[in-house]
Amino acid sequence: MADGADAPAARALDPAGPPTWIVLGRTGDRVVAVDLDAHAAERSRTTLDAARLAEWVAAREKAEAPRWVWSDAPAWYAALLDAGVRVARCHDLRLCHAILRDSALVTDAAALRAAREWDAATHVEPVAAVAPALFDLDLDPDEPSGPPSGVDAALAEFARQRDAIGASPHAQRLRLLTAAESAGALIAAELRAAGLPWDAAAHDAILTARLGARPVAGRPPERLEELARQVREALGDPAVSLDSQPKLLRSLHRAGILVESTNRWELAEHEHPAIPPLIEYKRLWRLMTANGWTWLDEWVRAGRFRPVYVPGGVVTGRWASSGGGALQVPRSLRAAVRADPGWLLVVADVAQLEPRVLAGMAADTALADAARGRDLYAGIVAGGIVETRQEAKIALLGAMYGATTGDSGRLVPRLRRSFPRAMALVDDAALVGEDGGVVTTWLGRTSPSPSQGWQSAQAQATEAEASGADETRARRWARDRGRFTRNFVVQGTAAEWALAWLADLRGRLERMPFPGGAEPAPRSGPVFQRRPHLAFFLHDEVIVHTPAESADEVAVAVQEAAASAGRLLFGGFPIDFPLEVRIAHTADKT
DNA sequence: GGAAGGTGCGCG
DNA sequence: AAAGCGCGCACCTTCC
Repeated sequence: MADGADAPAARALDPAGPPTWIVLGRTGDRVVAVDLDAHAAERSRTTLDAARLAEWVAAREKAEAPRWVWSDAPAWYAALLDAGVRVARCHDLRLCHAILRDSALVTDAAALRAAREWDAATHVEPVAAVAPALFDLDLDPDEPSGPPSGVDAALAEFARQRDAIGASPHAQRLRLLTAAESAGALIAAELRAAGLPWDAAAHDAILTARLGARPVAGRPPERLEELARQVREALGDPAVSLDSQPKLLRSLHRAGILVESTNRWELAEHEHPAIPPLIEYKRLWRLMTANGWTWLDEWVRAGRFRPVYVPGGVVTGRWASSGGGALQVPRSLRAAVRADPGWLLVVADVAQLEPRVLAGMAADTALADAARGRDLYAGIVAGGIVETRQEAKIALLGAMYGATTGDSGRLVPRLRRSFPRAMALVDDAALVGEDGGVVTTWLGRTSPSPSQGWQSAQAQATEAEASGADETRARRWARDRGRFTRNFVVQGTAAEWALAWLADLRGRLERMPFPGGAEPAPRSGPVFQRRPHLAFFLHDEVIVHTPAESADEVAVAVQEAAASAGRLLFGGFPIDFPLEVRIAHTADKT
């Protein structure tokens, strides 16, 4: 990890922290704010009406940009954004608790583990305006969700976390990780508030072109009906349901198509007149059920798709999403992502993030050399390690996922000769996992311990009376877990890089001028929507929605943020993070 | 009639 | 062309 990282990143993630921390807590309709100095000593306490919180936060933010310490970003920040108030930094106690409780870099996590109330799921936001269907959730309004909301609980947990970090020999990494995770919590709330510009008419046009006109409720669209007819005719089975896997499978067998499943790849291996229309049927059925007119009605309001992002929702630290399938928007619908009039989208994705991160972690200069420039896979071909770009890609993915058979498994050994350090890192992670141990990302997120079931299966297999089946199962589970831990270190560190990238970019966008120069007067609603702002994030890709006049400047900022994230994690180690950046009206890949 | 599990497929 | 990580979601079937 780098020390003395460059200024913008340092501002965004600022491991040392600002001079003031303000811990917020709630009691009924009163909010208590406790000012702490840089040594966490209490300086003052303020009690105010919850209704006045946004105004008060705005004033403190403007005066000194403190780090706000709160239980759970969605429980605090959504309302601030609604009131037009944005903050630069926070410390999200719930998310940081989850990291520190399990981190192998924390020497003594007993106090954190004992504070079970902080293991709570996130506060559930009321989302009626966005997605009425979610309102069906069986929520008891008297049963508050989320972690403790009182100020004393927050102060106690904050003290536990500061102690845990301070006592760690890797305190700087943990400070960076908790700051990055907390920045992600802010960004997720802002992404939801801003929304992704979505052109419902363009979406409808795509659906109509592929499926036929929107049918009346309950009927399949024209094109789907026609394909189903063709499949049934070719199978000689006029009544078969194509949506029931067991029934379809039996019908395929009766027609002499001896597949074991109905998945597309297996079907494609067979020649039969029923196959092409069936594959097309499944493709369109998927489009309609996952992102059809129902989805459009439910999730797109006033030209914005507002997904619910879940920072830290994946064990590796990646974000998950809940509702709307935000992270699975099919490429075929990207043409519906469309900037507002006079605005543009800056769409940026990192080329081969995970192998680059691996090179950085392992300090593998040979892999870093191959990665120099735009295309890491081409670099591997140029090094004479494999013949084609496709082989390079399969081999590298196989190395990070733990492939043992097929083309991928065959090619992996070549990488082992050429990139011994990188391969040793993932191979070691796999061995630790097979053995029941835990592994840790670059900044300190640690994989979960194996389950009780896993441990007892391993123990049982070593006993004298263990059956062959016991041993086979134990071996299989051990290898499964090895592949998980092998991938964990890479996927998790890539997620950390992406958080650093996002946080840094957010800071750069915030410092850009409003169109026309003067900052608009405060008004209701998120004011940041009136200057360049993040609109979408997907593991290694961001979309910024920007006034057209700022698009070039944004494109530069996105690049600089990537370089800055690389330095923040890997210091002077020479690993590039090149981006593919497009400036366009739509997010469509052209 | 709802929960749980299986299947398949969209994304990285 | 296809076996190797992480997800969420829709639908169907099975079981209580």
